Amino acid sequence: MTDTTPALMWFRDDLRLSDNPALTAAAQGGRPVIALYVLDEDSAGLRDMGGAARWWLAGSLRALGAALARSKVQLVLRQGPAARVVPEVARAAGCEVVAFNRRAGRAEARVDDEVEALLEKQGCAVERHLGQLLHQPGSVRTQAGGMPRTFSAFQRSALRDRPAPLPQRAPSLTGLKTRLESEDLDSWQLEPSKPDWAGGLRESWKPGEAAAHEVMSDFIDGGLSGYAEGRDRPDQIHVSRLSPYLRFGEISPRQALAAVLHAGEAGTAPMADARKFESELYWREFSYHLLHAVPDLARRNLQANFDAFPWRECSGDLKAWRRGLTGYPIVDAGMRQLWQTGWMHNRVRMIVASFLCKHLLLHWTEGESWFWDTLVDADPANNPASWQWVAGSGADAAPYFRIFNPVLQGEKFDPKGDYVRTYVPELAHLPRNLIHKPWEAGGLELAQAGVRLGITYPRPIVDHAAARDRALRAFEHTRKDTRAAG
DNA sequence: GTGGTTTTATC
DNA sequence: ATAAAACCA
Repeated sequence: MTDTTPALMWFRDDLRLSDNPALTAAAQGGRPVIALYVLDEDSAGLRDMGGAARWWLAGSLRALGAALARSKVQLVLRQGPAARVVPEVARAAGCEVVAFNRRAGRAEARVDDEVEALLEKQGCAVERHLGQLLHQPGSVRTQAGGMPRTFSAFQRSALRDRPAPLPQRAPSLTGLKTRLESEDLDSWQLEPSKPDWAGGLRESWKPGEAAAHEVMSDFIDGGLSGYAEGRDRPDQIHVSRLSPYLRFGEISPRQALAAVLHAGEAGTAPMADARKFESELYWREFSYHLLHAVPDLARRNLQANFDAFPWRECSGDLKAWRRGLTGYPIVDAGMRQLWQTGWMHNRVRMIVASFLCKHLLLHWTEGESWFWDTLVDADPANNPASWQWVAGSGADAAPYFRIFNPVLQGEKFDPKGDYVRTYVPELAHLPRNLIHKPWEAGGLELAQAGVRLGITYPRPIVDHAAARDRALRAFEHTRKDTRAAG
């Protein structure tokens, strides 16, 4: 006997068919499935997606729609507040069950509660699953029962009851005979048209579940060996590039972890590298743990003593940072990689973030907002948590005196200057001993490289030593303020 | 004195 | 993480 009453699968940040607990639950017993995605820009408190993430979402929904269509399942696209749309579609399809995977944000949870209440009123059961994280946010506790405050305490606690990394296969799906009303993806205008700035994104990325698994295989066959060290090198290939796929759930953390650990156990890659990757996945878990505890993570300093920090306001400096025109090659290369490809290597993210917060003394929220708008992997938990970590206001933040020297960082992690040459082509002909500090080049060397400082490439907008002193003084100032206030 | 390495201070 | 100070050959 198969159940012929259809179930509704409400897709959100889990745009995949495999290892999707809510989808598996919806398809249980062979009952027909209706798939729904709601573009909700109306419900209170939800953060509107940034431009690059919207571009990604369009490609991802197209891929998901095509994959579902192969199983004759319709992906219904609807725009509007979820509390109106979801019950409406459930009623139109005659569903008695609605399944979805939980979201971590408080506003999102509020929307989900409202949807659930309305669905139950119309006789529809709701099933919530854990699909986007290894651990349910809020569930990881220290042995004493408290909330772990630092990453290492969090990871230690979480690994005490390590979830079995056994990803599920995609369920076999059956569709409905009848078609439901659906909107045209193009009418949502998720992709830019005038101007079309997405050329670099199209060249760099292929959204969708199938592509996620290709990227993961490439990583395991290529960059995973040597990941622990190589992940800090923007000139090398030792990073997974899975972040946007994880952000939109085109691959689950459980799938990524299982694949990498399997490679470690099979001897394809050193286990130490696999463990390092696991640890990076746990940074993501920790960010969601923080978001769960502090819903306004993107606005509020986790360390209250940062509320008095004397941030500067300078639209010129902010603009130079955004455009990659600070005069520090490694910073500018990173900011241009971001602008061109919608992504930045993690080591370089830390360098540019440190530069914004410490050298320029601009508020970390300015950087967080820019990343939110320009990253294809812009993540509601990772992005603010990582910015706070760099700024020093975070839970288990980098100590304030950790001020990156952009020259030393460049020389250490991009020793030949290949990364700079790729994204700052006007410096491409400088020799490697000068590429991270063109202002130290002599007139002849500059002329030979075709660089005219201040014309073809800017001089540094701040002097490193002076900026470092200023940042240390600013921190001291806040410390005194806090004491006086306390 | 020099050049390189190690130690310490920054909170 | 960095930079200055201390150390050493």
